[in-house]
Amino acid sequence: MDRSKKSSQRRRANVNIHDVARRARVSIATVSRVVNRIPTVDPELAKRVWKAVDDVGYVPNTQARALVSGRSRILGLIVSEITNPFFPELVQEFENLAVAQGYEVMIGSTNYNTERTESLIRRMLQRSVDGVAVMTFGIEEELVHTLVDHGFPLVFVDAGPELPNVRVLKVNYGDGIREAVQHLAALGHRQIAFISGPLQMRTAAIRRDAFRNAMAELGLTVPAASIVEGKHTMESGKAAMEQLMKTPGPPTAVVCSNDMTAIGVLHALDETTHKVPKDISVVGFDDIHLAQFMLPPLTTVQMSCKDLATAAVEALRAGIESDHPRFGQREWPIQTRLVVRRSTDFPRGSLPAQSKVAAKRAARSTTSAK
Amino acid sequence: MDRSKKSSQRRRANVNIHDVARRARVSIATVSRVVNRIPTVDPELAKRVWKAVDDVGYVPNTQARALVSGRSRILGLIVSEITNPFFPELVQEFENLAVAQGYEVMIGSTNYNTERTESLIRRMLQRSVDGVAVMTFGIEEELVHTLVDHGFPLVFVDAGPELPNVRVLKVNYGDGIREAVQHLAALGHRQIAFISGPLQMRTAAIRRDAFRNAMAELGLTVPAASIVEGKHTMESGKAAMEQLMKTPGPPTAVVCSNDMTAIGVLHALDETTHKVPKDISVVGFDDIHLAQFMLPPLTTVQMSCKDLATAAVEALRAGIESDHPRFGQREWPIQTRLVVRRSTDFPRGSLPAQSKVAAKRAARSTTSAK
DNA sequence: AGGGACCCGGGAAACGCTTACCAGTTTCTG
DNA sequence: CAGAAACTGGTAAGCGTTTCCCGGGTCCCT
Repeated sequence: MDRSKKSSQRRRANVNIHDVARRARVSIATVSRVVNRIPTVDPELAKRVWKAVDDVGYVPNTQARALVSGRSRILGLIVSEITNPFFPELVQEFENLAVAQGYEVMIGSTNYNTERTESLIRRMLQRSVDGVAVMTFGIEEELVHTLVDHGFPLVFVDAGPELPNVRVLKVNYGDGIREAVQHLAALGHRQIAFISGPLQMRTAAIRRDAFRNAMAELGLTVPAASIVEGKHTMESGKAAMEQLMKTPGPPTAVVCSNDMTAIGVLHALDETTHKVPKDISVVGFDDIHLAQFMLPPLTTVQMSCKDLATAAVEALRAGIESDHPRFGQREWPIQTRLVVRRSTDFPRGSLPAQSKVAAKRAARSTTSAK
Repeated sequence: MDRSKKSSQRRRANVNIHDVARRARVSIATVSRVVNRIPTVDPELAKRVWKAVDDVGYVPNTQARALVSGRSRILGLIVSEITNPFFPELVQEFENLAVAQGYEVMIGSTNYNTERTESLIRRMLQRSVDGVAVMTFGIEEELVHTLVDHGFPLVFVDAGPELPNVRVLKVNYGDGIREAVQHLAALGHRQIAFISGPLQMRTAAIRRDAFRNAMAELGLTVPAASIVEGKHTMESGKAAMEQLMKTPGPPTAVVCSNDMTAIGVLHALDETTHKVPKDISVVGFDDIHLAQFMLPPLTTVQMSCKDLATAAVEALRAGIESDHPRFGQREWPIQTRLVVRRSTDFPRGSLPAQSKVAAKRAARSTTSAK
């Protein structure tokens, strides 16, 4: 009956709440209260308990905790593909924040595969995550439904179903893209093309529209041939650029819907005599790590992973912890901004030499280089 | 007392083992046995239970399972930094394999930060992972000790302490690097330099030695000035290359200890009049994703993430499941091989034109392009 | 001084599962 | 044909927490 003498079978838990209770001469209920910082405990007593905790080296058993409380303190994070350079940065930030708040994170990538996604959701359900952030930027209708049905807190990017437990990160694509277009215009570009992502992807359509609007604001026209649909991959970016070069009156600058596309453009141009940025300026979107390693380093619109992660974790917490200050908030705004590097410059022969410095200063003034 | 009528308070578990037991008209013990595939159950009965499981949509509660069995079915995976392009690929493979074997994976990055690493280990302990793979390629002595002390199965890369629960993935750097050197030699290079990683990092020293050996095998000399120590970063690669270009009788080819270093070399060369591969050939190591996106795409020694992940998961399983076929195996071999892309070519003016095709064929025959 | 409101801390009941142990039924074995 | 061995499947004892409920003590108000 003496439970203290049973620690030999199996590699069982070291010390448990009973050991602490015995040492501090209180009940296990009190220990639990102290450890969970429930304020109804006398401070002196609490101190005694904390000492006992320290003395015996007590670490609460997460499994038991989760079993009884129904909360696992695990946050699910679903991304498209972890090998896409954009996501590890997001994952990193998300994890840092979650951990700082006492959560663990369970990561999974869909790889654009329905079956895989379903299994992923099943796994998250099984581990009873407290909430899930779906940061795929994609359209995964069936995924949404499975998750929504289970009723736990959810966070989407750009758009999500109108449900009480669903929060949405609203990325303001307009600002960053407007900055990019203004930057190019200030440098003297007039023929600016756009390579979009796959248009059935909501995000891709939104980015393209933001480009159209920014151009319209400056009174620049966008011929239909200047907008090409890509697939957000390097290969598709390359193909799209090759197509653009065949159009009559080819563009002097290209804005891309993401950085991988821009990298594809760089590759396409590398196979011709055109030089970046002397002959053609290129702007990406996302500001993935890789962007600064390209030759030349890529000017790109930054969508801060940190902001995205911060908002995601906060929104999730707001959905989980009913006493969270922003409990009812449904939309969470995210900013974007231009980062000027070396893939943009004046269009060849556009300006008399002496005004270049001034123009460049104007072009840069919209933002600061990283 | 009727436990079936208590499902309203809190968002509690949907269906539990009792529901299944009632439906199949057996005891919960039998359900548990069936679900865990314990073979002492009559097949007919088992079928009935499975049907009941299906009917009521039963999903075992992982927390409860872990609590009682002491096994969480979670594998820890520690990497240096998730944002380093090498690791996401590893993580992906690792996860796929772990999941296929019924494990979940808990990822963490050290970011070369001791404090962070300690907290990471504490978290893993708290979630009581069943084993940990430490894939940092680094030297984290104190980390090793903390983990080892806790006695659970461990996997290291290259080297680890001599303990019963520790397994080591032995990467055969020699083969890949020898292929690289032979490839360059076949193209006609004689002055081949090497940029190593930080030499206190065991892996870095091993790679450098592999290079020395390969050169010696071909009877090529390696002057001391031809081996420069870098830090496995782009910046350090750039600096190292700048240093190499100042040496008398500069190299016509450079082998790097990792791909980021090679990318730095490319950047350094981009700021000069030297062209890659026409003037200088560059070889990387790791074959990160990014390597193929460079301009020009990087010839590199591939260390297959898939192999690494496979071995890690298997070794871990061998340490956890005492009936695993390779239970006692301590060392797990990993191969490396050259992937020829476009950053290597003949040294300028080395050969009469007509023999180039033959030489190229010879150079490529050591391996196949990706 | 009596009594209600309040504060603290303890006992004990879950949480959902695995598994040791045991009892009942068959099937061997001598 | 009796008794042992082999199977099956049920009962119940935990695993380590959280939390409901309650009792005893304090305090303040009438």
